[in-house]
Amino acid sequence: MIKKMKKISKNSPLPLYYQLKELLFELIKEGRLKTGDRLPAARKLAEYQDVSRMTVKKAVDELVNNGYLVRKQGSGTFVAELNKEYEISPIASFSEEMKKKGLSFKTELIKFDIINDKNAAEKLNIEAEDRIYHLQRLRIIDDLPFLLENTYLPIKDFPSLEKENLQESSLFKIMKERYGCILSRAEAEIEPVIINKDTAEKMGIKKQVLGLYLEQFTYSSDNKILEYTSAYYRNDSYKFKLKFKLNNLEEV
Amino acid sequence: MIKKMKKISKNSPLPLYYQLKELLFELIKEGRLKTGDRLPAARKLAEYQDVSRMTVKKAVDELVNNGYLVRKQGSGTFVAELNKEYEISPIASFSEEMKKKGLSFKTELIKFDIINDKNAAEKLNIEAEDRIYHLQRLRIIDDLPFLLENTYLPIKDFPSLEKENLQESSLFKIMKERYGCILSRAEAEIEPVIINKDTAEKMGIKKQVLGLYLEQFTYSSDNKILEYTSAYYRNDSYKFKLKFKLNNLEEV
DNA sequence: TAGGATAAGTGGTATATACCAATTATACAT
DNA sequence: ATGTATAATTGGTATATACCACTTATCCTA
Repeated sequence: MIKKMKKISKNSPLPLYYQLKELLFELIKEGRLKTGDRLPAARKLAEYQDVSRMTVKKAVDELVNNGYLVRKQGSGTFVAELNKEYEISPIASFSEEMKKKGLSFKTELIKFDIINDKNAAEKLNIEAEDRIYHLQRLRIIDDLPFLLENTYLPIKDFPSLEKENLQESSLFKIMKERYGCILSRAEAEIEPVIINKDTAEKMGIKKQVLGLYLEQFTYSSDNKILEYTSAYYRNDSYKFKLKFKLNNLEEV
Repeated sequence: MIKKMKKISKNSPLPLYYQLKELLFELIKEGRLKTGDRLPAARKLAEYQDVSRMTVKKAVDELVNNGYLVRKQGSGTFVAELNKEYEISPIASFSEEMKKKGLSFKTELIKFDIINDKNAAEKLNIEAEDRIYHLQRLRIIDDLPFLLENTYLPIKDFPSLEKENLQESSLFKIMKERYGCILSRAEAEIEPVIINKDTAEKMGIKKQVLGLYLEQFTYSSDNKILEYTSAYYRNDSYKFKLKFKLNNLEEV
């Protein structure tokens, strides 16, 4: 069994399979379970945690679905490659990829304002007079900025958000942990653009360059827009990559 | 119960939950189950199909995961909106979106050659001397081409593929049904480009335009490259859209 | 020693059952 | 007619059990 593995709690309001999933995920994230490592057999893990094998299966199922684990019938369940197989969120895949290469990834908060903007309000599907947070952030890999993004959040959904919070933690993390948001899905539109001088300068680019412009909406599980982001990705030093799972039902 | 619903076969080598999933998916695809329709209750469906409720649950689970169905505890399980919530494959989302708007979607096969190309072989991760199918296809919506793509397939994996097959059915469908491929995942890189005159002309564009260039690799479940496609997307009349699910485990 | 049969271990599917949580329908009292 | 309590229905979680399919380890035989 995994050394000093925590036990899940039977008294928790959270489902057992969910607790187990989180527990295993933490072990992977913390590196106590490394790429290629074999998980304890489902039967053993079930015995150790004092739950049924089916409960273990359900926990593992979800991690397999999310690409963190790989099953091999007759052989075992193994930790998948660190660069997750199904990673679509563009920034996530950038940061993963860079971390893999041992490069540093950081975010610089350029602006944090409270605004009142008709266009942004429309995008967020709220009243024109509603106040909105406007964040401008620069994403940097190894001192080289690769995207400049403007994020808009309705104040009413995220009361008393402070600049400091954002410097300590990631926005998504704050949304989830502090405001209890359930981030469910996102939609993005991608366009080729010639990055204007002003934007380019903020990224430290001198001449006009070709780049990608991306608009993204993040939705909660009840289909409300939680966040709207538009971003300019430079293309001269980075590549925009998507990894996705093919659902065996669709045609095309 | 759904009118004249087929019964699944207990003698089939396919798992019961899998048969049921396919059956339900067919009903949705054929429109016999429409957006918003309620599925029979799991207990009823289990009784009708003579399987356990857990088996029904597993079948429905997968369709929920793929965004075709939506569950509401205490209320029922419903058919989700036609435009699937989690659709990443760019072409799939194009065609779905267009069908929704009542526009026609067709594919024109411009080239079907057998070639011997070092670059393509390298991309496909096969020997330089291996022969390769080269397909050039134009995707058209309502008589307006929106992308030109070059697809490369190793001959050894798809013996005796004919031009005629491709005109009748989609490539993915052929790969799956005729060659028994399990399409597992794909990776794509997106770049902004100025579409050259030759390419633009094939799409019926007169002047030079900004567009997107996409390279995509499709992998089988055992991680082999099944297909390599590069495509030019025009951006003057269409928008490149991605829809994806947010996995509640990741940060960013 | 090599090969093949066997056993053990792993994940995969399937069932029957039990109880919980949320929603909806019903019956009843006012 | 309205509101409220209750029952019925639906999906959610969890268990114990059984057997299958595939892989790996072991043992025995030639």
